[in-house]
Amino acid sequence: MDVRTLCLGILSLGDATGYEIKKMVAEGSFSFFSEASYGSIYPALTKLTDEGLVTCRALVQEKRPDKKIYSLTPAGREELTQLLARDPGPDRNRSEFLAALLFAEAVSPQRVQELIDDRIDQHRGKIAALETLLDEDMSTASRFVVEYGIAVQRAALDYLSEHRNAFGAGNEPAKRLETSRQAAL
Amino acid sequence: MDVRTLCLGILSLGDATGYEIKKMVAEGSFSFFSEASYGSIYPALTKLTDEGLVTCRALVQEKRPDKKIYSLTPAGREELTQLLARDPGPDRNRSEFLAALLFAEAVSPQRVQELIDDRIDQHRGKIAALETLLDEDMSTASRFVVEYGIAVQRAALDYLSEHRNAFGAGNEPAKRLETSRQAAL
DNA sequence: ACTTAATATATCGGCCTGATACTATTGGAA
DNA sequence: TTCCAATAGTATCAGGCCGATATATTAAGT
Repeated sequence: MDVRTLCLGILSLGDATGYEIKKMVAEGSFSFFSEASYGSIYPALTKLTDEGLVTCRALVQEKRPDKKIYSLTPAGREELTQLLARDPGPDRNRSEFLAALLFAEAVSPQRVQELIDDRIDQHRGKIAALETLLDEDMSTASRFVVEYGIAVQRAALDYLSEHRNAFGAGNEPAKRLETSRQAAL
Repeated sequence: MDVRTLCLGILSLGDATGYEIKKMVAEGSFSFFSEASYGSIYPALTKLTDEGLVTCRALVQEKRPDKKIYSLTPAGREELTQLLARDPGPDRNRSEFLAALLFAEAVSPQRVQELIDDRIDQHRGKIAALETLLDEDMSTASRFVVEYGIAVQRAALDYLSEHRNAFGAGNEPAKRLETSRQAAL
């Protein structure tokens, strides 16, 4: 999902500033499945305004920098509906951690163990954060998404906990892989 | 993980062509946690060759386009070790599906139901594909990663199966969200 | 006969990340 | 009390990467 659509979607839930949108994708329930940087959010908001899909009203603040509060227009809501009518693309998971394990033939078992234990802690932290979100009163959809996130994080945590000793023995090197074998890697 | 490091890592497991690397990230056990397009793989391989981290030998084929088989050099292996010594960044999950659910206030419950059921089928397919990989003889690390992937996919599948009726009733709209409430979304 | 899939390399527009810049306030540690 | 880190805000830019596209041949399915 591109940032343009993401902004449209977030604004469909209520008015917000660029800064608030960034916070929501970084810490809110969006954080589990989405990301966006200022470098994409601000230009997207500007473009959306030019297209008439959102409106912007400036709010002058005395003790803080001025805010630009964006609101979805009817045309914007219509555009979002069109966008959401398409089938969503597949989920994408990226993990430097798993990659490091796969390429870790040269890495010591101690280091691998350490990596896994760190990751276990991170999953515990992430689950705790998601459960905190759950305490608050939220919509059906938000609850669904956060619980989904918790379920997935917990599965990863459990797998890691149960297999943290899997890298005890030595690993096998390889020289030139057969193509038929490569698919299995 | 950038494509440069990914190529270095894959080549550490055995020689390969750009086309084979693409297949591995698209269909192999890499597919669960990584992606890369030709538009990044080929330039990365060229740059890596210029840097002396990989070597390239051309293989003339009669019935097929010529292959360029890349091999890791000792310098490349050293570089990979350096790269892998850093702490891996956090996992990143992106899901247009979950985003669509969150923004789905305007979408009919029937459509939501359909979306969830489609997703359930996709997870079943993905799990089946990963289990097929598991049949083959593979390294400790590969097995670990694929089993990890299966565990996570299964958790998502189970959650979806158990909550596919969660979107029965109506959803609540919102107009202007308090900042304190936005974090909960 | 025709079309789709597979084998193989390569480029390019445009989107996106991560870093950086700028300014001002609040809260906690030293 | 003084100073630093975090918070609140908007904004730009280099460079990385995706998705589409081009090119060319062969195998297999309809």
